[in-house]
Amino acid sequence: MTGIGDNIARDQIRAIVERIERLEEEKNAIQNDIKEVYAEAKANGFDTKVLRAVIRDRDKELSERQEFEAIYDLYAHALGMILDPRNDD
Amino acid sequence: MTGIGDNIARDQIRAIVERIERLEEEKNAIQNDIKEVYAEAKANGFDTKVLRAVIRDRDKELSERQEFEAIYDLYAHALGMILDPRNDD
Amino acid sequence: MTGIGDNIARDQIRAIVERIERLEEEKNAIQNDIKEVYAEAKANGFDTKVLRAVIRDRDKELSERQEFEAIYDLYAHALGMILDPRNDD
Amino acid sequence: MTGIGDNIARDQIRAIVERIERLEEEKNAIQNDIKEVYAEAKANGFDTKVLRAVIRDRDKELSERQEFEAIYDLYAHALGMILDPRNDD
DNA sequence: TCGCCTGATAGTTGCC
DNA sequence: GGCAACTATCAGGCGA
Repeated sequence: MTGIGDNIARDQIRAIVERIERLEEEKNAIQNDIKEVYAEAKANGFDTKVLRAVIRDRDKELSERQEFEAIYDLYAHALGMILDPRNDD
Repeated sequence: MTGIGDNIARDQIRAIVERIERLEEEKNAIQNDIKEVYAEAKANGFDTKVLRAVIRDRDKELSERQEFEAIYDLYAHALGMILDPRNDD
Repeated sequence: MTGIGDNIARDQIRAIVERIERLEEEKNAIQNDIKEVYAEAKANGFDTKVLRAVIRDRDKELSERQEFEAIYDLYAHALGMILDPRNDD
Repeated sequence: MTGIGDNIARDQIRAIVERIERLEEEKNAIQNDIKEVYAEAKANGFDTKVLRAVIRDRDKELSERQEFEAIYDLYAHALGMILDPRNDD
């Protein structure tokens, strides 16, 4: 009952799992780096709680600005405005 | 009365924040890659929920084993103390 | 132009907040009791770290079993699909 | 080698573990009640995120006010101030 | 696509 | 005072 197709599926699964595990490993390494930066900052007398808040806010600002611009572009297009001469799609 | 020391602190803060933001950017990129792998797997007919469970289990095995050994040592030590002949009052 | 509806909403909010605050108060009291039991145990010479480990293990058994069954069902279903004769390409 | 003392210790451990497990059970029940209140609020159209923020702030206010008063009393005592005529300790 | 719900992450507290 | 466990919050994925 277990045919060749199963092997193919098995190999595919294996490939997928390994790719993800590799990526998660990288992610964990970076996460670890971040922790180290905070630890170093703390060792230098900085308040990590405040640092986190600052970074969170900056990140929020960025996404909010991006969102604003996305909507702005949407409206501008809808109104037939040309945003930029070179961007005449 | 903002002295040179303030500039140093400011530069340090700036450096810390930029390092972390850079790392978070990398992290997000990887997170995005992971999402893409799952999306691709799904497109090939795999059940992503099961895939996630498999990966979680494999990851868990390691930490479970590590935890088991830690607890084992803990209990062994505690029992060694309890079973100590001098403690047989 | 604050109408009657506002009062209703306000009363509802007040009721919700008070119910939660009351419950959190109870929760904190219990949490405090737990701390006291551990403190008392420690005073009687018990290793609270080991006690915590024991309790965690006992608690874990249940959730582990529940999780196991959930994963088991998940896998069984997924395998049923893979081993389906029509899928034996 | 296992003497009467072991039985005593065993009984004590058992008692401690059971007391804690009982308390944790109660705590979980309350935690569950809290979840239900939030769920009910959500079902009635309230934004639970905001509700949580409100409750958090109220709780914070209380502890901050208590902290203020504690420090105030401390200073007042240090300065030989009489806080309240009836409180002439 | 939206709402729910689980899993990931950040923050807090207690221990060493 | 640093570190680790635990809790609460948040975000992403799943199902309707």
